[in-house]
Amino acid sequence: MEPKYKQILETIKKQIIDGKYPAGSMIPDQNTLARDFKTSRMTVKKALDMLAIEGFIYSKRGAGTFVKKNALAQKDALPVDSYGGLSSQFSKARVKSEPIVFDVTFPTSEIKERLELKQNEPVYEILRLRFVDDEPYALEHTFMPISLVPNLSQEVLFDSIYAYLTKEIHLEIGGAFRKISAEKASKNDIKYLASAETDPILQVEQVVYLQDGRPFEYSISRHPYNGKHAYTIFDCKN
Amino acid sequence: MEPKYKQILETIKKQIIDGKYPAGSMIPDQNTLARDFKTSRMTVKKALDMLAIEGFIYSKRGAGTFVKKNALAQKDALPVDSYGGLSSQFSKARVKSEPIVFDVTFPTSEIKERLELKQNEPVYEILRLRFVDDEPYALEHTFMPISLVPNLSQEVLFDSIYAYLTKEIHLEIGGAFRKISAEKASKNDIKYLASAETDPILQVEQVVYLQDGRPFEYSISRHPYNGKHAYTIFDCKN
DNA sequence: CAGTGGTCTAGACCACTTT
DNA sequence: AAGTGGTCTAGACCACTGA
Repeated sequence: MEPKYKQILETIKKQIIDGKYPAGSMIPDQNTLARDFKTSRMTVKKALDMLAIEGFIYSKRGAGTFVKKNALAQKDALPVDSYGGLSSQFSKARVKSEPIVFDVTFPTSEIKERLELKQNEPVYEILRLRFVDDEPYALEHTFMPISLVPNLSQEVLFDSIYAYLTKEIHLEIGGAFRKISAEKASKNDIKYLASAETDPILQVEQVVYLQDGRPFEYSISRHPYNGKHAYTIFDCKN
Repeated sequence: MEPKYKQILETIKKQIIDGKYPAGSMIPDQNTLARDFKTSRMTVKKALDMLAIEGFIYSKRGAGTFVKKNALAQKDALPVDSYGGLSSQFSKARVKSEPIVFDVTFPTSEIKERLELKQNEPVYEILRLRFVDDEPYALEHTFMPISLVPNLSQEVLFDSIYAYLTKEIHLEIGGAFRKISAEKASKNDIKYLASAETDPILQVEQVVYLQDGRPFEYSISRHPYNGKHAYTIFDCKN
């Protein structure tokens, strides 16, 4: 059973998308909505708060709750859950992975720091070339502590590691810290991404954390310069 | 008077930072906290929810509420309000701006689309070179509808446009959509940012929206390649 | 002034985890 | 079974906006 506030949220979101509440218009006040949905005002409020976070509406005390002018632009915005980076953004059929390196090593001091490892705990080192629609999409260099993922097999690498981690093992992802920069093409970029020597590379460096805050993956993804690659985000001030 | 949930939030946050609740430990259950703070459980819950969004804690139904292992890393994280981009991140003394172009023009079709302009409404076109600690930090190309900011003077350009907009006029910013990419150096980059021809450029393209969803600024910022420039974000899955 | 949203209460029931 | 967090109720008071 879905919680009631989520049902209300989805109902109102659909009404906005369907045009029942046009951009800029006021939606019914919270007391009215509470009556209509046969619920309490607190529950309506929770639904509206979340709709505001999703960028559909905004409320002004004393005035009312209004549909944002750009509300419809939000309806296709993918939730920020895209930690897998790829498999969640693109349908599985379009994504392919080619493992280049799959190894167990001792971490460098930088990686030890990023993954907050004690002593010399070994890590997986994975280098994968990833394709979307058979075009090189990214060269991913990934490090994961072995202690968190004891049985990673080479077969998994052809698929989504994340699907394996969240479904097979039972790891809950809590968040990620990302650093995006422009870099010069390296030898590997030229070799695997078919980049020219003078091409700029979009690099996304990230540390992914579990729900309890333990770092769980450190990776560097390098994207070729072909006019298609950009990192997009939507900040909502709420 | 600050709302009570915010006081509770700040109190618990301080206790985490001060080490009263160490990383990984469980904080008191909601009923206990409600008694201690002489409030209702709903109010405690609201405070805890926001602490979770800020990345300090996480809750597991049936188990308890725990301090994230990396909670202390959050304490310096700047809130995502950095729309000014610069003046909010760096102290004012370190930031300088040099206007290169300040003009009023009719928008190209792309800009018209981004700013959702009707007909041929004129826009400001501003090109500024921005310095941090006297080093070139970014070349910012900005477009704003005149209708929203009727009286922008050249003097403001030397300072923070955002400070002017939020304080003098009374515009409330609602969010921003950003697209980050790696680009090749253009003539302007070479001229103003002292980039070499083969240097990659980190480009941040953004549309900033007002609270009611009207787009209000379209800008393209180009950052030089000097090992210092990166765009960092923290995603929290909440 | 009436109407709106923001906050808060003092309970309640339920789902889930742990022992 | 006991303890936890997630949701929900049916009120209440207050701050703010707009006419």
